[in-house]
Amino acid sequence: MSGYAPSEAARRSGFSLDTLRYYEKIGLLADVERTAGGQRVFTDDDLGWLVLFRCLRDTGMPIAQMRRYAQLARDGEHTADERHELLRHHAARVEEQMRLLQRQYDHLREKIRFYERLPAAAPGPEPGHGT
Amino acid sequence: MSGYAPSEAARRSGFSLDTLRYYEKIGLLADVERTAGGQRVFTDDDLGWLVLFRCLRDTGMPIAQMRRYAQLARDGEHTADERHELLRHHAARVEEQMRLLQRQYDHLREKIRFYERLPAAAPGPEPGHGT
DNA sequence: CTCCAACCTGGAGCGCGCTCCAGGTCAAGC
DNA sequence: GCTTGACCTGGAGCGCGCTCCAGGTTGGAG
Repeated sequence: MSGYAPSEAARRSGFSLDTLRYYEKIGLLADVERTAGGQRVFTDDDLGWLVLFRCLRDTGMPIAQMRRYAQLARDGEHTADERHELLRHHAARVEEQMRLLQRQYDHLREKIRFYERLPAAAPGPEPGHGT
Repeated sequence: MSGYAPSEAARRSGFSLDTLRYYEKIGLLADVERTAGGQRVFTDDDLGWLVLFRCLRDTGMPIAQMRRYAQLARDGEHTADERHELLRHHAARVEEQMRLLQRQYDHLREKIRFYERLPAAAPGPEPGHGT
């Protein structure tokens, strides 16, 4: 139930081996266990962190901020409020990001509709068309 | 109704002066008009292109692809199908992007809810919690 | 005519987030 | 015991998309 080789951790998390090492090097993942010979052994807890990192990364959080979050968590329970705030703050930015993406997607679809109505008449050179 | 100084074009498009020059240099914006003395004069058409570039950029299209699109448009009407295809293809990627963003946003909200239910009991060190 | 802010060019530099490399070590299977 | 593939380290390099800089020119206001 616990103790994954690097390649297995990479497979499960979707991060590359290099990225896992990189995340440890910069202090996102701290104190990854090692075998007597020095090879990494990832725990379920590490995997849990990686899932979180993927979530934060995919929603555009900069690494510096993930680092801060991870550090706070390591500092103990008394940082829970600050972590909570950090995530709420991030969520707000993600919402804004989603709105922008939706808006620009709508523009894009409009542009595409232009091409779909195109066969009828001769078009101008480009843009315009109200976009 | 037409003929904007660089600073005005920057203001209207939301791109920096440096970015406008950069976009011209790499061939996104081609043949921007100049005054006798060599200073740029942006037309409404240029502005239209900039709006499109912003849309594509904000939805994550790499510059190389925008360049390709712009080049096709310059090549004439017979490239309309290819441009159409390029945009449709991009739109599909944007849809995927939106789905992923939504999914990760949901994870994030779940994590936040964890902090909101927290005051009740003692939490573990971190992750886990089903995330 | 003078001034000065806005503009020009070519090219170097940057911040991010990895990714790759060389040269060596570890450990499971035969 | 030997082989071989997965792993280790420190550090250099990269791809993207700008951003900044030095040193010079332009052009509208006063």
